[in-house]
Amino acid sequence: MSRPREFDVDRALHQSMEVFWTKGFKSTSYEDLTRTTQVKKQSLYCVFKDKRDLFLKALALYREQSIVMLEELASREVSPLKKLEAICDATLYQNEETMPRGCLILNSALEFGYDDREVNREVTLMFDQVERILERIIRDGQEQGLITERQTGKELAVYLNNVLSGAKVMEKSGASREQIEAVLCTSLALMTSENAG
Amino acid sequence: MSRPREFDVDRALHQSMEVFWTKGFKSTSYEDLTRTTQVKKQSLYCVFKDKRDLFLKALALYREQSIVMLEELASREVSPLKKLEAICDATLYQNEETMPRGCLILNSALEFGYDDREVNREVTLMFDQVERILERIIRDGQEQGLITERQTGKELAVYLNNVLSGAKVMEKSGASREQIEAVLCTSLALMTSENAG
DNA sequence: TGAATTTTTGACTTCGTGGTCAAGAATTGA
DNA sequence: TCAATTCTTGACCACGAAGTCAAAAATTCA
Repeated sequence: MSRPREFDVDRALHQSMEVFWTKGFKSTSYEDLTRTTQVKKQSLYCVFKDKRDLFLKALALYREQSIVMLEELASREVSPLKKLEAICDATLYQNEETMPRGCLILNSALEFGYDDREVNREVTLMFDQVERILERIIRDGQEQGLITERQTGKELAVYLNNVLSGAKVMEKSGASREQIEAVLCTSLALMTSENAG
Repeated sequence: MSRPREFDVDRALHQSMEVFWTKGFKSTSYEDLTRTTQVKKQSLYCVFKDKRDLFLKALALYREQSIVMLEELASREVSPLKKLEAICDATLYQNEETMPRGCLILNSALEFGYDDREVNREVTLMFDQVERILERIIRDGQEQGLITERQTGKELAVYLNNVLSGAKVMEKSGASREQIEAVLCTSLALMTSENAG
């Protein structure tokens, strides 16, 4: 009955996410978006209400994608400690070839501040979901006597989540892989039983 | 020989710093600056080359001010652990009345990314200076047997610095005082000898 | 084939912002 | 008092970006 859409919405969304991730919301212009997606402005407007709408969808996509990756990563290892190491490694290995751009969620948290409800909703969701994943692994570790029981699993999960946030900030501000690795290594070491009894 | 300047440059710089801290560089317009400093645009241009120049000076001021405050705070306490607690507290107590705005240096680090040389210079300076302060205190703590010696003083300083970064991000993204306090508390506890032996 | 419908395209509008200009005001020293 | 100098003020300019409009193109169904 009508002309079919020529471009792949998911693909365009994904590409837009990459742009926002690299440049941030305010610094991304429609020209940036049309250049990388190869989709003209008005066509994007047909699907997404405006720039902000597109951004919020990109943010949600990023979060979902990240959570899936973390789950996947953790499921590959058996030992709780290895799982945590794998998660820490994941924070690092994107740094390699491209310009460091940290984490889209954290970048956005800082760009928008806490008073933007919709952005903050995504930020909070991300924090909570990561925390839950960490807590489960840490509890396993505690049961196996690998991780200190002086703090609760939840406390350690919140702690580790915070450490990871710091690492992502370090990454974006240009710290070397080695520096970040050292911090994560120390942070993990401090919570193991060997260290903390 | 000439008309004297009517406004106080230091005062205007300080006020500008507050604005940049609250709104970020890009989101701060000259209108914001003239409104809060009560100094007209052209008068600011007489003293500062452009908006960026003003910003960089504000950034340096913030860093110097922060370092002085940390030194001051640490010097008030005797016990190394109390010193560290005081520093952690300082990260929190600004949150109280105004809208949370994190740390100007970290906010800028994320806003500009690592490829802006001048901004990055300030960021790096801040990190290094804070780290040095922390390391000195931690070493004292280790000598007094209060802090674990399984990690070097430098490692723990880098670690704690990273934890503080995370806390400032949490603050800006709207975490409650209690949440942040809990994280800092856990992070400190993990490095004490009582915990880590 | 042609009407209906939706996408595509590029030009246009509007607005905010950084930065500039030139005229006017104030102060000092002769 | 007057010249020289520098600050102050508000108008002005150029530019980029978000968002809109209307014409053209493409597809489906009758």
